[in-house]
Amino acid sequence: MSARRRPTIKEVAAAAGVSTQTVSRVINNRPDVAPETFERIQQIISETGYSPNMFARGLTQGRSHTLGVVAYGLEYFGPSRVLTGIEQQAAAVGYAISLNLIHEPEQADVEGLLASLVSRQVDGIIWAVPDVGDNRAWSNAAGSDHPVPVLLVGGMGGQSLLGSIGIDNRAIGRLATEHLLSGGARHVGLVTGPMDWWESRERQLGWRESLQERGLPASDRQIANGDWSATSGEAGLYQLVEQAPDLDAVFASNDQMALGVMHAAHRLGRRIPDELSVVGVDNIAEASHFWPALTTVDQPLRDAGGLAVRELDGAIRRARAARRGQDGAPAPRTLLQPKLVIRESSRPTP
Amino acid sequence: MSARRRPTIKEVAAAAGVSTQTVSRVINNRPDVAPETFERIQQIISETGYSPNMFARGLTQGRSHTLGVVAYGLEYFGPSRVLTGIEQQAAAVGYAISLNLIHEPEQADVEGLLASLVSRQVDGIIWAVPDVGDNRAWSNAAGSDHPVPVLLVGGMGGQSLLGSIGIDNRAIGRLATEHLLSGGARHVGLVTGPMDWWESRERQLGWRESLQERGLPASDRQIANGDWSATSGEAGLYQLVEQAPDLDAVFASNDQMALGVMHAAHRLGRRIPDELSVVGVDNIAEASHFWPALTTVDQPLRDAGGLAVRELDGAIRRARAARRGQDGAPAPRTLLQPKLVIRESSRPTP
DNA sequence: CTGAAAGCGCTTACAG
DNA sequence: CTGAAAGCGCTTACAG
Repeated sequence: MSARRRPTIKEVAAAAGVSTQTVSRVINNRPDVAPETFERIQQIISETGYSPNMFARGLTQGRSHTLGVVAYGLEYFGPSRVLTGIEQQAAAVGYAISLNLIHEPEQADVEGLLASLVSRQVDGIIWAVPDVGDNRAWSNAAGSDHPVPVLLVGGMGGQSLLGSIGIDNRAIGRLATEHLLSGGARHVGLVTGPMDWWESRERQLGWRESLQERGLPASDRQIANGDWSATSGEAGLYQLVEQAPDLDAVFASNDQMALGVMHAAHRLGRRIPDELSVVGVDNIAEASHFWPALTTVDQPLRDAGGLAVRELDGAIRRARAARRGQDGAPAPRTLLQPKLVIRESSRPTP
Repeated sequence: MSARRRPTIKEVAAAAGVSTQTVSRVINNRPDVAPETFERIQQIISETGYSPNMFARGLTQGRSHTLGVVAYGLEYFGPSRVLTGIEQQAAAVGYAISLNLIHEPEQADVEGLLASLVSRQVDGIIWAVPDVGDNRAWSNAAGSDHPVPVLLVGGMGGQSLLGSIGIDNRAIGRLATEHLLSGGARHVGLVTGPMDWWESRERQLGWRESLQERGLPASDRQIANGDWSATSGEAGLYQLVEQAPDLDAVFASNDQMALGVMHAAHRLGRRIPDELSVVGVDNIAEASHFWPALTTVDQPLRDAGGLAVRELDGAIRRARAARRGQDGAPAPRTLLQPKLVIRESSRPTP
């Protein structure tokens, strides 16, 4: 583990007895090189282990083939899936990734982060930090004058001019709630995520809409606020059975909280799903092995990440085109649809 | 989301009526600038939103202040924790991260990956891909002549000359097994991870050593091979009760498989922990809410990631020093210690 | 305390 | 099909 000087294009050119220009043509796979020259240079390149210095290349070309990705909470299910999708698609399309993690979604130094990404010459930025509180206020101000294209992922609360990719979280709430109702439930409780999260509010809205459309109550007594953790889900059920004695079903805003709810139900001696149906969100790997196996709503998170890269790639190309006089298209806002996964924690539709 | 040309050092210099050299001094915080000149330039920098082009800077300085990180399986617990640790420490020490994910640990294009990282001028590389099969064969050959320092994380199977940071996986097996024995177990089964993983083999070794030291049997009948998934854990227990009727405890090589084991135990009507004690590995967030709450072994994964960055930073500094005639120290191999977390799935020590 | 010159390793027009 | 020249945006000695 030490350092050895790497060969430069000049040395390769000298060894081949050609100009650096010709070597440049070879490493960029340009057609206009004599086959034998090409061959000879290729030979020397692999002998010397030469690979072009991306700094020099980036300096002349004005681009890095790198995407800046700002994310939060890799240790959580959603963010890690989104990032996987981003990385995979980026590799496929030919971008490297510069990763920046945020540890407090509400108080990140957004300006500084974006500036450092820009100075690192990224071609575009994916902002995959949850929409919490007003941590996206900056994006409303950020307009089309930003030095590089920016795309938001997950959370569509703001009025930003930037493009965004998200998952229809209201549909998540509706899917879960309607499934519970179709299984015969009449008193559907809700354990929310933190209410400063866009996702939590949307899921709650979906829950409320579904109940109201059937003329069923959706009062605050049916709601317990959680924080995404299993512990908060457990506390949530204790609170709900106090507030709403008729409770016969619970929609937990993620699988961890659903696990906590089931844990509490066991302790309370309420049989699942006969006495209490439970639905979660995320479809984490363990969900099918919970006791009982958890009915949940699956989100296309990897797809969202992949789509983000494709959209951003498009925006980057458009921006480069616009520089030559053409105009960029308006920023797209895309909402992906979730999917219900029925298992044993909810009563089946009769 | 569009493109606007960014100001250069030249423009800032012109606006300030100084040479680019002086501006350079200011952005690098060098002391030898007249206070008023400094102030004036600073002023113009913030007005114009100037930030230095890292490509140009990297080209002259020969370093990028970026770490190349190669990882696998972000959607799994271990890798995501390690990466979090890496990112956090890197940010603290002042490195950016270039992330590359591998999707098949056994058949990655290692050469290509390392070359692309090197050509992107990373200052060092952290290889955080699990030690599976012979996917680290390259690292045995890789010597001190590598263009940049490389550090391996997690899995210490090879005889590599490269530095490495890992967790003592044999200790994990011993910790779990000895805890089960101290609770009165005499027939401790094992559900392994995939046997081509170094971690799996080491955990099995720890299990075997602990049993043998007490003169207890550790036969193949007590072993079921899993693949880290809860499903394989469930299948594992069914297999074990067939092969070893006296079974009174199971060490599952991760928490997901432990969950599967408990799931199967419920179906078989075996009470946990009275009739069957279960211990997992990882201490995932859900573990304390499994039914019953899971006893498990906690690994200092984030610490491993953070330590990796510090070690690599040291190696980078040493390499730069060596270039000026000094020598690099030998590559360190560090093993971090795991910790038992006792909950309700195992019988307590009397 | 400040600047003129050279150079980092490439690519981009422009010639031929 | 190939090369000489200029330049990308910085920093590094070297002067003064």
